[in-house]
Amino acid sequence: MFSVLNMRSAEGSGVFSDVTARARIRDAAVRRFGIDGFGAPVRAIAADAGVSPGLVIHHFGSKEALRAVCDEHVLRVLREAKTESLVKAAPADMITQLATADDDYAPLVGYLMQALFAGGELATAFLDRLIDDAEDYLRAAVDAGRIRPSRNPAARTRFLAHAGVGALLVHLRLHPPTGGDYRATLRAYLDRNALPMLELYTEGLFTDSGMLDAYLAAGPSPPGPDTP
Amino acid sequence: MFSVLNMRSAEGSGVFSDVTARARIRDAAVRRFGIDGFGAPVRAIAADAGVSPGLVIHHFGSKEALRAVCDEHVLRVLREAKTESLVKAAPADMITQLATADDDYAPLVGYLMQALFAGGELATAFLDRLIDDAEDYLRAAVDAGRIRPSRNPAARTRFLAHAGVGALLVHLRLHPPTGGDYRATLRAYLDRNALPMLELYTEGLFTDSGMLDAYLAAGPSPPGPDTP
DNA sequence: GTCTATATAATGATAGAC
DNA sequence: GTCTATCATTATATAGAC
Repeated sequence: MFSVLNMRSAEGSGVFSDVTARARIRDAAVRRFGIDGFGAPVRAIAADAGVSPGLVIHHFGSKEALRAVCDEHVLRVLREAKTESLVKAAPADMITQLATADDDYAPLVGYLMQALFAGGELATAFLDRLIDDAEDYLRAAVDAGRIRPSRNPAARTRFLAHAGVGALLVHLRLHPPTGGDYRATLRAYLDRNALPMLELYTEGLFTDSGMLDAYLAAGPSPPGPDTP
Repeated sequence: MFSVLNMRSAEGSGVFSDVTARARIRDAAVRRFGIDGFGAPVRAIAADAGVSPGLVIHHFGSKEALRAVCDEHVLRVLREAKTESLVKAAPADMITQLATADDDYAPLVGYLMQALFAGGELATAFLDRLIDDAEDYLRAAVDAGRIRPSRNPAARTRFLAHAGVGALLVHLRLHPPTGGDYRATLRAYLDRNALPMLELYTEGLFTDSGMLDAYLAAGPSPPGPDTP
């Protein structure tokens, strides 16, 4: 009876062709969570996947377990995805690459943004990975003389990543994408912020080093690792 | 029967001494929303205020209307609060001032953070106000020669505000305050980010202007107002 | 494996007594 | 103004038939 409905989720699968019901439910959950957030009811996910609500629980045990599977899946695909330059100007670059390069990745970007809004394991893991990669990139750029050295490279990398991701999150809250399509929103974000970002990274903000000197002279407690 | 319970919310009222039940419910809602987010049930707010769930609806009509009243109240108090320097190093400074200066403001900070996470009117209004104030501050600082001029001052102000607030939001997601006490969390945020922030603002990041020059030479579309 | 039907719990909101 | 009791809705999760 549902044979036709059962096939409709084959759309947009592309490289992720897994036609088992379990995989279809998981992909539907990633899409729905990415659009409506993690408050989305199981019923909506089941409807999107063309199955009954009961089957969702049958396969995953609970909604929370379903979310955990989605987290794991999105993180795995994100890790496999090749991104050319993580911190060319900001973390938004990586996310923009993912959202625009291939339509298959678009739902993942929505899911990632919701996870960053809501917190949880995926958000932490993604940021950790982003910062690790950025650390390597920045160290190499410093060695090559393209980027200035820092008195605390690890703290700088973390701050740049948090500020870059954070600015994007604020922009997304102010200009939410319609229907989960992040491409226009991400393009607007880059159009709007590329100039001030490049200005800040190239020229800084202050005309003199008074505030920095005063801070260094005061001998503040050195920033520790990520979990102080 | 509840006469004793009814008095317990008088704690921590300070300058906001309004002992009517309506005000007590509103203050309890601000606290509860600030700790648990806007998904907090009406029952929990009623319990905090020492009243019945029915009375909450009786006074405000609906949970949504209660939130609107809270938004309005928090925004009004925030506007009346005197903050010495909004963008000395970042918007976090203002929030830190509010959270540490007076315990009465602490619940408001929690509410503000939740609003920034969840979006809505208060988030927009707060950011608009923050950016307006920062615009004035930056213009004066540029005129005084303390801060470099920008090719697009409005876009720069907005980016700095979004990045500053955004970095704080990311930090809060990674290190959530326990029991709604933001003071330790905010202090940790400043301890950790003061140096990289000052370095970036003082020295920039790039050693040459190649990327900025290339961007300017390409003649990109000029950033428009806040709603493009 | 998959569905239908149902149990159970929580929530926002209402009605009427005091 | 305030409470108690209740309704209606919605949500997750279960039970058992096919």
